[in-house]
Amino acid sequence: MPEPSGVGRPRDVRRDAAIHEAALALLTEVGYDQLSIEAIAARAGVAKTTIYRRYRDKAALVAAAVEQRQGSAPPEPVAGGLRENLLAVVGWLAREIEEQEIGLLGALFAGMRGDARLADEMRRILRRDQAAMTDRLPGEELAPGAAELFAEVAPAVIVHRIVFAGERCDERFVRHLVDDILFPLLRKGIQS
Amino acid sequence: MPEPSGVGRPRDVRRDAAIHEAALALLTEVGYDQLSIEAIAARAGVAKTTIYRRYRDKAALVAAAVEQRQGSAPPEPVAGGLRENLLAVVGWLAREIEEQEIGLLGALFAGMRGDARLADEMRRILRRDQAAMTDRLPGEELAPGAAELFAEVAPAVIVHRIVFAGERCDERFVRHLVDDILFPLLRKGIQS
DNA sequence: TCGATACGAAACGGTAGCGTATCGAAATGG
DNA sequence: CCATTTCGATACGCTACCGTTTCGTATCGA
Repeated sequence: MPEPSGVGRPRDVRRDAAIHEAALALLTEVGYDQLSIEAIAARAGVAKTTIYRRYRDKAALVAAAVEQRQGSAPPEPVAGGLRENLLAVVGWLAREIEEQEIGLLGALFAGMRGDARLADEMRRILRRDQAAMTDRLPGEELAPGAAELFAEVAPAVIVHRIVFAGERCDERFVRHLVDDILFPLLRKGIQS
Repeated sequence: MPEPSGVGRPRDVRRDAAIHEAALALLTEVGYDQLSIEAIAARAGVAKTTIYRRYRDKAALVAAAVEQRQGSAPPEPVAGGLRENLLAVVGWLAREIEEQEIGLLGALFAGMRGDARLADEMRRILRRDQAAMTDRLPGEELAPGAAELFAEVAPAVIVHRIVFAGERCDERFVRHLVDDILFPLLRKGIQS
């Protein structure tokens, strides 16, 4: 892929944005396999050549699009104890996964199977997002290793519910996840 | 669609089996989207006509194949306490998911997106398998509602690890899942 | 002004799978 | 024997998308 050399007409950054946006939108709609370069070009209002000038193939395009994208930031620590912060973070996480990432993750989940590069890229990004998340938990009331435990359990249960159970993550579920699972698990002073 | 009427040459059940087998094998190998009727026919050593006579389309075929298939049975309750039984069941579950179902689930996870019928069918089957699992836990040492909690947490964490973390479920992980998560969560006498 | 590059539009040949149709042979039950 | 159905083999037209090429225009730096 020839990088832009600086000489000649420069690339239009708005087209980069349009391509990324279209790619992510279609990715969540139809999935990775059904995703076609032609559809992305059409949705972005861009010629196919403009895409092939930037990316070698679909995997490279998707990786770049997901790379660039940023979700909303996790909530700041609130006043109150561990439970209140857990409710805030889990609520945010559930909403985040449900609204945006689930189609994305589902699509990538499938797409990863055939493309090891894409798989590694996705896992790198997921880890990055998780790291930003576990910072939001107050350390005082936490059992040792609780942050890792949270990152291991909370997304898992949320994703599992949405995908395999096919149910939504309403307020009731968030409270259930916090009160029945996370809080007793992460609270300091729990003896094995 | 036309059911065999009884008159004329009967259908060969070995071909049904061959079709199911080929479908499941290819499903785990290439995924739902990449799965093609032609490839299934080739792998099964069967003409396309033979498949289209039985199933209207890909979704119907896959649903039937997954329906028929049975994994190994969960282990019988062993002597010893809750922890030993948890180790046995979780070890079996991890192996089951890792060996067979992960490719299957991944493929279906993606395929479900486009086909609501298939999605419902899959969830029905998953629930059936989970029900057979939670029977294997001894009721005496369990907190109330622990069986549902187990079904909610254990598969979620296992799947999440395999898919999103990209790591295997070795003996060490099974112990971690039981000792650090499930056992403290399910044990009777845990006070919120 | 000029060279180089980016862009849109369109066309291209190629691949892959779809679902259907046709044909002859084989297997049933009446 | 015979109607009926299954099965393999093969061909068919169709659609979608691939990745590339061409051409005319637009937009930059020098």
